[in-house]
Amino acid sequence: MKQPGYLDVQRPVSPSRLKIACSNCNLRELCLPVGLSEGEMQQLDEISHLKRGYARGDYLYRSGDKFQSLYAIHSGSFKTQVLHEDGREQVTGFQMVGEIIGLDAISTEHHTCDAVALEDSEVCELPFDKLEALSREIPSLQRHLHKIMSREIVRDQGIMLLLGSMRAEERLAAFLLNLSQRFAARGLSPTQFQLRMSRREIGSYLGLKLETISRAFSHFQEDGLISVKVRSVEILDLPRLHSFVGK
Amino acid sequence: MKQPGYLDVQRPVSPSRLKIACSNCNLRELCLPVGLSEGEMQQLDEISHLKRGYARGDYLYRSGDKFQSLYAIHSGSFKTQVLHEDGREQVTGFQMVGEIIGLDAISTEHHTCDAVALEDSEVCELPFDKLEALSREIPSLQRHLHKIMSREIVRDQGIMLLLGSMRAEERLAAFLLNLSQRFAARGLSPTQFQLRMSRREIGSYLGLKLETISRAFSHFQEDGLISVKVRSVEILDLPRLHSFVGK
DNA sequence: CGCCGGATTGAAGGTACTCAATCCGTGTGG
DNA sequence: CCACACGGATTGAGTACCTTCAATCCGGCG
Repeated sequence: MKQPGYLDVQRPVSPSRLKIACSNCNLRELCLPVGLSEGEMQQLDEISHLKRGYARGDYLYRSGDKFQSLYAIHSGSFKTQVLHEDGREQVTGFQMVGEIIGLDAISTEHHTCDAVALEDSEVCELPFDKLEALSREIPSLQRHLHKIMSREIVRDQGIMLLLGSMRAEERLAAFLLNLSQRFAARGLSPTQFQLRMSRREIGSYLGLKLETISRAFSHFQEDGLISVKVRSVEILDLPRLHSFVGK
Repeated sequence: MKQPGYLDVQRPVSPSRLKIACSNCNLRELCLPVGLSEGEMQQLDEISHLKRGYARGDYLYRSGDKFQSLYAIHSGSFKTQVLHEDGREQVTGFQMVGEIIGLDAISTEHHTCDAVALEDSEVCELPFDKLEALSREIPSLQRHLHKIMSREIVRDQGIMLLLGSMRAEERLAAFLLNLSQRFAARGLSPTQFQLRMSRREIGSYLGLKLETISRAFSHFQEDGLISVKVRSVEILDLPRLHSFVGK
């Protein structure tokens, strides 16, 4: 049952991005790795399949689940979080359309974090053993997979830098700029967007409390850097927001 | 799934897993991936070679360098760090014998961090294109390589949890326990060891200032948890140190 | 309408930082 | 051989930033 607004919206996206192809997910442009032939795309499509119907709060997988597949986000968005036995939780990332999640589970063959939908979402499941087999046959796919994993490592390093050496408002500015870039890469506005996550979730991701996030938003607004009303954000002064990070 | 040690920054290295073989580096036992035949080991050895003579402070690679190879540490130890334009630096990891560094560079084909020797060290260079070619032929090597990359992602998630939600002394306790496990995995004492890094480097890694590290060491010593004299550490009460993390 | 969760704002408090003095071990030069 | 300098480490005092606790606001929904 095709819902309006999902599959028919083709979003122009920079073609060089590192995403696994998934044409039955209608994400060919987003996901197309450089240099894959039609036939090879076909093979990739054959091993993957779409899973629909995730609603806000639904788990795509949980920490401890047996690892079977990677997932390419086809629509919507997710957060990943690790839980500590004492109840503390740390959001480790927010993933949006075209991004791959589940890479953490390869090492132990069990997932090490939870993946939770932030809104109505669909994913494209990529069984990992089939993906490995295919990447042995297609070197460009192999390299592509390695790049995706490496890119995740680089991303994590960036978050470590943020958590380890930035003050609260710098962290939030860096976060907003990161969202801005990722929206822009999907052909959406880099300056006007809806946050899909709560203040608490942003705080967890940035190593801060929700009140601190709220205050920082208010302060940015007073300074004329952004306009924010609950979850809708407009960046008014992108250059100044940039210069604010690492000031 | 979640045993004590679950949230440690780096997981213990069980000797039979997750290391690329490197017999000309004398690391066969540590590095041997499960299920590689003698002949396959031979092939791996043929593509790799030893590089000697790194002294404390020497760079194995720098941020921006063209990516050619991964490196398995054969002797000694390294730190990896990312630098921010304003001069801030963040240590992203300390690597010891048998661990693989350079994975960050695959995504952009340029290194995104510096790798600096902490003491006299030797590495085994693994040209990445040859490693990829070999892993297409040897599925168990392919899986092994994927696990190494995934493990790095999991490690980074652990550091994010640490940086995002632990207080200073918890961070240091987690750090010491992590070192302890990794020394134990190498047949060294889990309770008595020499730190190879300065207070400042530990602080950078843990998102704290060097004075805070020093105070936390002193406090642990007053509490009878450890005995510390500059860089030589003895853990006196491992269980209590464990329970201290996530208290 | 009233409830609920999320968000905002205020005030007080605590943790880690900053600045600074001192100590200590190592290496160097008189 | 000792004096001295140097960098790393330790310790103290005052401060800044973020957290904690609390009250209030706001929008959605039964």
